[in-house]
Amino acid sequence: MQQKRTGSRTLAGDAYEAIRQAIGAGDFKPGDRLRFADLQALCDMSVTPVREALARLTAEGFTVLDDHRGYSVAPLSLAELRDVTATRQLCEGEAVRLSVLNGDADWEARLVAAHHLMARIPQVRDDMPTAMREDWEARHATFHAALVSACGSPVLLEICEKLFSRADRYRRLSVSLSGGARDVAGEHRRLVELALARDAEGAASALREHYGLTAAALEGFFAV
Amino acid sequence: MQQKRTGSRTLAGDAYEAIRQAIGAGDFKPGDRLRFADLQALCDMSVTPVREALARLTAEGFTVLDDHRGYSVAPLSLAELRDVTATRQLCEGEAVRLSVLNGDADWEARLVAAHHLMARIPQVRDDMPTAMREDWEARHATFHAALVSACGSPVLLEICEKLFSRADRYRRLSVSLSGGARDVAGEHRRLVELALARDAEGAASALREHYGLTAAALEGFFAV
DNA sequence: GAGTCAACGATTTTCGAAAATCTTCTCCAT
DNA sequence: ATGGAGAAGATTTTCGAAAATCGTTGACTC
Repeated sequence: MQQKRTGSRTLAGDAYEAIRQAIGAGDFKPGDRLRFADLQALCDMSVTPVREALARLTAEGFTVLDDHRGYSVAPLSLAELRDVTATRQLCEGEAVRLSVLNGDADWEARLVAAHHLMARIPQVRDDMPTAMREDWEARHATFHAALVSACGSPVLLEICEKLFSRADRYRRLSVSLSGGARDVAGEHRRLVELALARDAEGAASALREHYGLTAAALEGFFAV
Repeated sequence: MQQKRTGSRTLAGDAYEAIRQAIGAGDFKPGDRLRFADLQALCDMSVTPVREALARLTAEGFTVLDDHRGYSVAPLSLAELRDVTATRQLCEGEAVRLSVLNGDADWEARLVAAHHLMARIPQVRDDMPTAMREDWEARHATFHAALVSACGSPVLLEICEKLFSRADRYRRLSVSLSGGARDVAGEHRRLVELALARDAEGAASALREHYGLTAAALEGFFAV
């Protein structure tokens, strides 16, 4: 076996990326068991790096471990969506507040740049090519990361990152329905305005509301 | 090789416990490299479970991974102490607030019981036998866990747990100096009083102050 | 018919060694 | 002296198979 590295410096890193992407793409559904045999076939490597990748994914909440019964994709639920949203409102709200208070001109530049890149892709829609949608997701993540990047607290930042990717799973579940009554681009624009105007409380409120609206839009999926 | 399990259901779990304890006990100092050979000797097992244990410890911030250069004990610093403290004040403050708002009689009972167990051990002092100090640490952790346990947000709770053990490393660094001017037991008692009186904001403030004082007492260690 | 238990198959978990990578030291040219 | 190439040693990372464990099936008893 033994094939070349794609991006990271270890096979375990590659496995992490591959499995995470496969989960994001829906190849494995929430609750599905993740058998080592399948994952080894997917990643084309031995069990050891796969195991390490799953350990990392479990730490971030993507997968869960049941002793001697292996790993499975973490289930999605309305309760967790609400929980993650509330915790995000707390942590990222504070992080953006601190960012606005502490951020310098470099931070402003990063924020404006990230926003511009995201805004260039018109609107997330179902009929978009997958590649463009993936591209938007990446820029969206970069934008939100930029927003909080000047908070000055690495610990808080790490928490925000993890919460973001955890919420991301819910967002990807529903590319379709957000199209309607909501002005996501406007919300993002307003966040930038408030940040540049150095309105810390306002930006924090706007971000909390932004997440609240996103969660509300997703709740429909669990009305089954 | 292949020895019996101590508590968990897998060797990896045992390794996790053993290494975590060894770090807590100071057998490995912050910044020390953790060589697999040493850890295998310590745990008396092969490399695979040790590797999994380190992956988990890294996820919780006890250790850090440098690709192809292995793991080492996460360094301690004044900056991180302050960062962790501030983040704890944010997250645990909110968690205790929610706990007071949502907690039922069972929660009150858990809290009172945990406090009682902790209060029975008089005071943490240098001349205490190690076993008793370890015992107090465990009860202290249980007490703080009980305090936030009714917040209703598993995600927030998990964050609090991780932050607690991360801060724990700093506390264990200094069993000695807290003895002086501070009334830790009184602070704990006051927390229980406020919680039982259903003063959510008061309890949150008291907890934030409690952590602030703890951090302040520890800052001396980094004045080197 | 319901319940217990042993054996089987599927899967995870662990092992011990091989391969890959980094670090250090030596030696040589500048 | 200084700096760099290259070999040797130490350590991590990965492999492929063996061992341990779990869930299930099916025979056997009450």
